Amino acid sequence: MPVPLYQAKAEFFRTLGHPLRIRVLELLQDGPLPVRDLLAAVDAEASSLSQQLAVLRRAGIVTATREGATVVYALSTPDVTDLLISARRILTEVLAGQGELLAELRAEARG
Amino acid sequence: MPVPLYQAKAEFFRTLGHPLRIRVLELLQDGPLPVRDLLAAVDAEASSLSQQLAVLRRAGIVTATREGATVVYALSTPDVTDLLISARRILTEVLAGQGELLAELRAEARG
DNA sequence: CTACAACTTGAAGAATTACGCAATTTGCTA
DNA sequence: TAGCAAATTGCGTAATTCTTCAAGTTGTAG
Repeated sequence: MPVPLYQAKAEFFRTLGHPLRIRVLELLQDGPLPVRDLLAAVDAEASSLSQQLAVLRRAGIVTATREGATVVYALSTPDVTDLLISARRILTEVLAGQGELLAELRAEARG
Repeated sequence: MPVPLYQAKAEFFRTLGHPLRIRVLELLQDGPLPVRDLLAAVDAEASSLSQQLAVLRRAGIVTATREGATVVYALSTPDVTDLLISARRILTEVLAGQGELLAELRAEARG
């Protein structure tokens, strides 16, 4: 596999690697939303949100369309949902594994 | 949804956001491998690989077990494969979309 | 117990990325 | 056309992350 492809994949994942960006993608799973609604949902400054939206836009993960004074964002593909589901599954297992470890450590301390 | 959960999700994705780490995960999809084999496959210094392996280990995405003088790495869950497949699908669509855009730009230039 | 191989860890400088504030752009409306 | 609302952009500073090289473990073989 050509090296630049790893680069592209890595950049793609980095693009998702921000709490606000994740939050936005989750909100957009249920359909397009204007920035105004996103802003109301995310507890962040308008400029911060706008910057993170720009990151997602440049990566091609979301699209922005102007409708009068407002800008509406949407997922550029519904496949994002599958990705987030996979991620949640892995995270669940990993955290469960750490929970087990924690339990073991506690047992050890009592032993 | 609690804020720290977004944090956890974002960190998870950031963990994947490195070419070498992606490469390693792809290699491990076919089964556990000793560092030696990973090193032979990835074109990087031993210390670089080791550092990136440590990142994956700390995140709980891979496990390391010592077998004599060698250390064998494995995916901590096979679900990683699903995630990589989802990612590839999205990346394909996004790049195809950009390809279309590129085609349009070219057509425009000729128009 | 010396020496070598397989890995890992530490640390410093370079490069990226994030955050908050101010300044702009764009569209609508009085 | 003045003014306001909705978004975006620019920029300086702080925080992370990367990269490379040197040093340190751990295991095994002579």
